[in-house]
Amino acid sequence: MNPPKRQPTMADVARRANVSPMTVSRAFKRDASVSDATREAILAAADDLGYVFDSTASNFRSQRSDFVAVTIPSINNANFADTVGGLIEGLKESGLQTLLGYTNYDIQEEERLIEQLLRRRPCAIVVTGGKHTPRARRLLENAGIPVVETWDLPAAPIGHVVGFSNAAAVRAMVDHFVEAGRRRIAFIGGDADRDTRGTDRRAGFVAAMEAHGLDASRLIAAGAPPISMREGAEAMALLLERFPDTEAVICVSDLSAFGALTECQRRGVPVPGRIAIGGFGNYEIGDVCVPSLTTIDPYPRLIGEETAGLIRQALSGTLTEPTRIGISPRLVLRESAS
Amino acid sequence: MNPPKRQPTMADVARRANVSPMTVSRAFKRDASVSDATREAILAAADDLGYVFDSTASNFRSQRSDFVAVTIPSINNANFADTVGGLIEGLKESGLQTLLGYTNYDIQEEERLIEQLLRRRPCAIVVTGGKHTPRARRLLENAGIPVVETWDLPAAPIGHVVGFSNAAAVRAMVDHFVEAGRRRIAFIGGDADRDTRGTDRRAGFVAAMEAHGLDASRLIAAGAPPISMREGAEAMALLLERFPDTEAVICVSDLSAFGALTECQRRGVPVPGRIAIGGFGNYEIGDVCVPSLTTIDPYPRLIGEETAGLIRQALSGTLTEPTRIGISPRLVLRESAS
DNA sequence: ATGAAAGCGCTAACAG
DNA sequence: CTGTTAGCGCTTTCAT
Repeated sequence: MNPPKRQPTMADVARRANVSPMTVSRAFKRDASVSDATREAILAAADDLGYVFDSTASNFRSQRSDFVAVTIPSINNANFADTVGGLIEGLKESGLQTLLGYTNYDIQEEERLIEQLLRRRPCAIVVTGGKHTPRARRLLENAGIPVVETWDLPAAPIGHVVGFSNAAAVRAMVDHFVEAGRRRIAFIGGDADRDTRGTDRRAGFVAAMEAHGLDASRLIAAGAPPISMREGAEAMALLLERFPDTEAVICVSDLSAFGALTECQRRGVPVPGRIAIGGFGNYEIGDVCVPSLTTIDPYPRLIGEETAGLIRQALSGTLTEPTRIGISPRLVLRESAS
Repeated sequence: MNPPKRQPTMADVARRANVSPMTVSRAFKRDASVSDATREAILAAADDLGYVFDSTASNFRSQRSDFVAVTIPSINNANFADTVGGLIEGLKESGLQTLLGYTNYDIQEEERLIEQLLRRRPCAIVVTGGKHTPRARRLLENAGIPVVETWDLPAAPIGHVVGFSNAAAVRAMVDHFVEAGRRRIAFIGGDADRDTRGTDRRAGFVAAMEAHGLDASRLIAAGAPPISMREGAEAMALLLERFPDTEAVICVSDLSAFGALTECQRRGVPVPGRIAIGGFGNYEIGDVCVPSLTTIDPYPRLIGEETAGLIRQALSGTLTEPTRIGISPRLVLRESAS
């Protein structure tokens, strides 16, 4: 079969089943009015021919699609993966698929990606974060479809929002350390422009420290996201040299926190005896490692589930006003900062 | 603007720029013959109107698409993420986008996903693994597009293959342990039907042990994938109770290996002093944790890059025969099994 | 419960 | 370099 044989169409199926293409179309829908006998004959004919429904043509003609576009910073991050998981599950019930794209933590790349995704005419779009290029913002505003920003609480949202305050979450951890009697507290990460959620967390750290009248200058750079465990370890090495009397450190994520912990282990620095460590994200590693990591759980899966709910409502017309759903992160106390 | 205003089309742009729609179409292509002045005027007009190119209509009319469909077991796995990263980068050069779907390690789910993806008429499809349902196989065979199976070396490939032998990779680690004088060796994981790569690894373990004339019955279940660190820890607890004299253990992945390591730490079992631990995947955690983990690097990013190369060749017509690219995993020796 | 005709927005093919 | 015509495979709309 050297000539790459044309894929069968509905017309082919219709001929084989002795019905009109329109009946085939109806047979492939859920609640269309086709007799059971006819439907079965049609599906059998389709199977014989190896027919595969053409969503491209369907979406094109009906001028509406059956998938939601999603941008996430990275495909290799348990937190975002949980959000996407909740989103996929929540949309599946409504027969909606999810089309993923990743921005590599770069809003320029995000702009390109958003345009690429909108070209495919999704029925809704979900973006991670509330900071975008002006053009990306314009594209989203004019897309004529529901838009949801997640993992943040932007001051001027484009459409709907499902997120939390990164700064407030970190403040809760600072408060905890201070109540536990620790005063010389440092922060690792949040130094890169690209890391919008990281910079928010660091800003929250600085504000909380100043509210307590404490020195907020123990800031250690960890580089651009995704911040690796290795970078967390390097940052901890730097911290121990620059500020050896530090009593506690908050890391921008559990991954860097784990790296920092391993550096203490290599140097024989007791955790939490001499220094307490806090992370962010409630990744599995923080629960399993020895000592386990105090962290903040932002309920990433819930973000995805709430987003799915918002989209279902928006598409069904139930939701008319832009809606903002705030998630309350939870402080998870474990051995590294007991 | 209560009436959800229709998105502008090429015709609108054409009117505004005083050209024909065809010229607008050409202006949006790369190397089409349009004078620079005309092109600029058209792009300006498009920008004014907030026009976004409609890929659906374009793909539909030209009967060819500009995206590659990819199925991976999980979106939260550094190994598959690396493969996808290499693939995306490699395809971007050719102007191809990547459409991801995830199977949750389930070939039934994979079948559904493959059909959904093929409905969108991708120009090529990449699947993870070489084991599929009969219907999924048929769908792929009849899709009329390049198919690449990855992360495995199936005996009867559907099309192209980029992968490695999971069994052979584990054999290398068994050989290493035996040469180092360890004989009572156990394996954690690979017990779930769904875990095709895991069962291959366990089969490789059993075969290698028997080739050395050693007892291959120290097999500990770790559950269905994705196997968590926690499950690795639980499996290690079980192993230490059932076979307390075990000298070495190979885990189905670095994540379970890390979990196993933490269980030893909690129990005060010296690693590698009393028991050596080996993992699989060369995840970052194995390099950072204390002690660091001996593992196998299957070069996941390379798998993605080679796959992208194969697809580019196949689409350009350079590649006519089904091709098989074998990757050679590397044994990475570290502290946990020195 | 089923069918006939029209057309979604773009581009192939051909013309100039 | 630019324009004209036709049609991709499906679903909307109207009819029976």
